This record gives sequence, structure tokens and C-alpha cells, in this order.
Amino acid sequence: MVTILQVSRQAGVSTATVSRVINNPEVVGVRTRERVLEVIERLGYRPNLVARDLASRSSRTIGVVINNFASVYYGFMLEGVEMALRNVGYKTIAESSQATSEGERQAWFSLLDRQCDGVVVHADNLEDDELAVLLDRQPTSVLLNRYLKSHADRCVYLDNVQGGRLAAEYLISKGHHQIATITGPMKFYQAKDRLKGFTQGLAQASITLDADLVAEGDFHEAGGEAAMAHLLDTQKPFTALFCHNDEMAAGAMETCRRRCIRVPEEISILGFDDVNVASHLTPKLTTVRQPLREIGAAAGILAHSLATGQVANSGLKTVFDAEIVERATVVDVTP
Amino acid sequence: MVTILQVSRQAGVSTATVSRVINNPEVVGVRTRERVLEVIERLGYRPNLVARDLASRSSRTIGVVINNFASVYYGFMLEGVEMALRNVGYKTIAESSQATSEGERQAWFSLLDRQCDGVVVHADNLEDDELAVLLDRQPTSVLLNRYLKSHADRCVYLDNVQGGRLAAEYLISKGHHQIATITGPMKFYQAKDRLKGFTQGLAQASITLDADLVAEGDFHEAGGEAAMAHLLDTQKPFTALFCHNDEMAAGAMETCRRRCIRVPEEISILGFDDVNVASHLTPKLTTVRQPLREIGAAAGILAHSLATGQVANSGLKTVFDAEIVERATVVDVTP
DNA sequence: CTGCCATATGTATCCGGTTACATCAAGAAA
DNA sequence: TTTCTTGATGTAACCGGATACATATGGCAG
Repeated sequence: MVTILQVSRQAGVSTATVSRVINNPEVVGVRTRERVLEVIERLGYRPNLVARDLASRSSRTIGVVINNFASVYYGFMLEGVEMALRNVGYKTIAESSQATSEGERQAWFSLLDRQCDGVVVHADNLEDDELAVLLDRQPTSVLLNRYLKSHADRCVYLDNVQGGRLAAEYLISKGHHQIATITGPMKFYQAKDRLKGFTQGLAQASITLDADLVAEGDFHEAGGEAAMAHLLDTQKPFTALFCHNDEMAAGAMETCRRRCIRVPEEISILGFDDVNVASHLTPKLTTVRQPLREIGAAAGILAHSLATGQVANSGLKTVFDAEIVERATVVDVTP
Repeated sequence: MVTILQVSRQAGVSTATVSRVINNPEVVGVRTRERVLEVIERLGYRPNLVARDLASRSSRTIGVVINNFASVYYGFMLEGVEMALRNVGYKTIAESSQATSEGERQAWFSLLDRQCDGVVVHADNLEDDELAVLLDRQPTSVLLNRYLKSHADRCVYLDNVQGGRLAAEYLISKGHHQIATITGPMKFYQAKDRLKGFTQGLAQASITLDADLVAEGDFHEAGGEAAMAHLLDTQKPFTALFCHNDEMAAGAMETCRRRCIRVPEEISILGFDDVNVASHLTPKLTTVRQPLREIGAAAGILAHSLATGQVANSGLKTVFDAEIVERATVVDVTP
């Protein structure tokens, strides 16, 4: 491997000058600069990032902790972070947490150990208290799609309450009154908030959510199937169903298919997220879209600003609204 | 940040000893070791990986280059790599190439600059020649899902010829004789090989592939739709269709739906990959499965062995077979 | 009691860069 | 011409660890 020392020798200058040519070209004399650049080119020199990071105490890199890679949900957010950072000359490195609190902790620290200048953490499993402590200690870390009251300015997230409300308003606008819902695990604040907003939305139309029409799912297809079966078994009639994510909606649709219940003719179904599955289902799923890329991008930018001490959150948008993507699973039943 | 120096002072030993406690505990006296460990614990010391990597000239990390993150296809492979490496105490870091040759080059080098001990590269776009040169220069890099004759032992991939043949054999076993196919872009060897195997499979049953029944797609849904429309427009009859990936199959199914052609009653459709979309389509897609996780894992292990100079490719499996996953889009038409 | 060897620990250098500070040359001002 | 300033470059320390080699310590055989 060719080092800065070899370049400096070949060019007849000191390593400091070579370093300057790379990081501060304008302070180097034109003649010297060109000579050095020529040598760099000829030798195919590439600065060793590890050495640079150590010496400069900065890695120009933001780390990202996500649950896992085999899911476009995280993939989109990751892409958002990456894209935004690329624009400011920063790199992104991601680590997965396997969706456990221990994994989240480890991935987070591991990224810090690599001297990431900041880290964007998607932490579903760590408790609020611990997160608060960690955020206090790591002033350049930000939370992705999670809201922590004590550190609101360090969170970038979808307004799940708004999303839930939007779902209710939309279904009501289509003439539905008897509406069931399959929530995510209630230990997740996303589920709590979506349900809260949903309840609010119904209330606006003077509808009270019937406890029998609420089933808790697991954010996966299987849970959606089971929850839907449960809802149907209670025999309470409903004309529309709101699911806390698209996968559970897919499960619910599967249950309908099996029981020969036509969607949307007999039951309208509304999903949440708008990840690929939504557009592949038949009929295509109407859903509440999360702007995942944008959310990721904002989180990346926020971490970057914190890391570089930019003029504080200069009006950076950190709370995002969900929006309805109309496809084919919700019909208007207005008489 | 607490450094090894502070730990050594607190423990009344030299930094060398602290370093040993961490990397070679057995050579340190029991009493000293415990004292040091106690201090480490108390101070919350975490070794700076950047410094360690620089000093040891190894990062215990394997880099991975993939097209993009927002696709489970790469996600699965990445998970495979990560999982396999975790077992041997190695870390994984991924970088995306945006599916351009320049991006692949840059990501690859960037990973090398970070002193990754090895790198697993999914390079669709770089030319064979350049890949050969790069592989020669980087003895610990391996190719993921691409086959390079000159460096066969550095490639971990699906046997696409076998996959194509399997597809033909399967459809034929279901009584189909008139079979159409939508290929990937023919500049990709995957498409070439799948088509080659497919042709072979047909030949085994004395069927020659009618050129009118071959349409080139783009590996995306839109291309599948268009290609299917094209195939139907030529008016040549066929009872089954083999698509080079699931997304194009989804597109083809969409075209059928629009033209009121029933799948699988009128046309059987077989996909390739078995990524999520397959199981969400209606009817569920019968497809040729790639063992993506296993492929990723093998690539990770191979890179790791090369990096650590393990007893060479000790019988590591590097060529994988595809298999049929029967769902609902292919029916038996044997009279 | 010596001498030797194995084990435990310290010393000093190195990894490949960055950067504060010193130095030097040349042009401008006096 | 002298002095100051300014811009270009070099010197050397440092980032936080790893590790080859030197040294010290203790046990055991002779």
C-alpha cells in the first residue's frame, strides 16, 4: 500500500504538504500542488481513512442503526440517510440490531467505537430512560422514527397520531361508520399513537371505537391473519378495517380470501407504511404512506448538523405527516 | 473519551498490559488482569476501533458492495453475510453502488480505504476485464452472484444455467409445451445464463425455443408489463411463461389482469428469485428460489478465509442451486 | 546458593495520517 | 536598504492503540 510518506518523498516535499494538497489545496503553491497531484496520480495513492480518522478525530461518517437489512422499510430510510449525506460529503455506515434492545445498544456503541461523527438510531426496543441517558451522553446521536419527549429536538419521526387520525378521517369520508382496526404490538409507541389518532379521528365524527373492533397484531403478516380471524369471529359487523401496517393488511386480506369475503366490496381495508407489498397485493392496497426516504434524509442531516456544529436545527423539518395513497381496497359506501 | 492510557494509569500498569488484557488475556497475570478489568469496567472504557485498526493493520471487518438498500434481494444477501461473519467475530459494513459501474468502483475502494480485511462485491456493471484486474490486486475480495471464469474460486453465485433449466423442466413436467419467456436485460450474464439453461431444458424435451416467444425485460415490474403485452400481441399461442425475476412476473400478471386473461387457468406463470413480492401476489407466485441468505453467508465466509489465510476454500460451497417453490400460478395441463 | 528458564510486565517504536507552530523567502512599505 | 508582512513549506508532536524486544521476577534443578 502506498502511503503519504512515499508520495511526499517522490514529490520532494514533506508529508504535511501532501496532506494539505488533499485537504486544503488552496493553501499550497500552485507548482507544488500540481507536482504532488501528479505523483499521487502516478502512484495511485489513496489516503488511508483509518489513519486520517484517527489523526483528525473525525470520520466524516454517520452511523445508522436499524432493525435489519432484509426489509425495505429500513432500506428506504437508510437510502434517505445515505443520499442526504452524500450531498454534504459524508458517508453512511449501517449496522443492524436484530430488533433487540441489546442489539440496539451494541450496534450503537459499535458505531461510536468507529468514531462515527454522529449516529442515527432506530431503536424500537430500548426504554425511554436508557435512551435519554444515551442521548445525553452522545450529543450527536439522533432518534429515527421514535419520539422522546425529553429530547424532542433529537428526534425525526412520522407523526403517528396524525397518521392515525388521517386514517379515520379518510375512511369516514368514504362513508364508513363501523370500523375495525388491527394495531401493532401496543408496547410500541407507534401503535399507541396510531390508535390514539385513530380514536381522535373517529371521535371527530362522534364515533366511539368499539373495543371489540380492536385487535392487536404483531406487525407481521401472520399476526394480521390471526387478528382478522379474531375480529370476524366476534361477529360484530364492520365495513372497514384499518391496519397499522401493510403486512398485517396483507394478512387480513388473506383471511378474507380464505373466508370468501370480498375486498373491498364487503370490507374495505386500509394499510399503513406503503412499502412494496402494498402495490403488489390484489386488489392493490390503499394505504397511509410514510415518507420514509424523507424521514431518513432529515435524520441524516440532523445528525450531520449536530456533528459539525452547524447553525442549529435551522428550521429543519423533523416531524413528518403521513398521507393517503389511494389504490383499490377502500370503496365509498356512502348511500 | 476514556483512553487506554487513562486505564493503564488508574490500574498502575503500562498501556501494553491493558492492551494484552483485552486481546490476549491469558498471558497476563491473574491479579493484574482482574485489576485492569475492574478499572475498565469502572471507567467504562471502550477501545477505539479506529486506533486499533490502524495499529494492528486489520479491521476484523468485511465490506459489502450492493446495488442499493431498498431492496430485499440485496437485503437478504447482506443479512447472510452479516450472520455468517458474526459467528466468527467479524463485522460487516455495507456500501451501495447505485447500480453504476462508477458506484461499484467507488464503493469497493472506499471499503478498502477503510481497511476492510476483505470485501464482498456485488458488481453487475463492471466489465469482466476490470473485475479481473481488481480481483488480482485485491486478493481478499470476492464476487457475489457473478461468475468470472478467470477467478472462479473467488466467486459465490447461483448456478443460473441450472436455474433456467430447472424452470423449463418444471413447466414441461406440468405438461406445457408452448412456453414463452421474459428475460432480464441480456447484458447481464444472469439473463444470459438463465436463458441458456432454459433453452437446454426445453431441448431435453425436444422443444426449440421460438424467438417470438422471448421478450427482453428490465428486471422491473414495468418492463414485465410491457414485455408481456408484446408477447401477447405477437399472437403466438403459449400456455406458460417463465420470467427472469419475480418483479417482471408481477408486471406480466398485471398485464394479464388488464386483458382479462386468467392466471393460471389460461396462462401459467413462473417467476425467479422468490423475494417477498412473490408470496403477496394474487394468486401467489410459483417461482424459482435463490438461496440468497446462504449465498451471502458463503461469500462472507470465503472473504473471511481469504483475509485470515485459513486453510483454503476447505470445501466451502460456492455454487448454489435454485429450487422450485410451488405456489399457485402454475397448473398442470397434462391432458 | 547459583544459574537457568519461563512467565509477567514495561519500554519504545510504529501504524499513516493531521496540524500547531516554526521557519524561510520574497514583495511591500518606509 | 531595512523592516514588516504575507504566503508557502517544513518540523515535530500527536491521535489511541499494538507489539517486538528488553527487563524483571520467581521457581526449580543442580
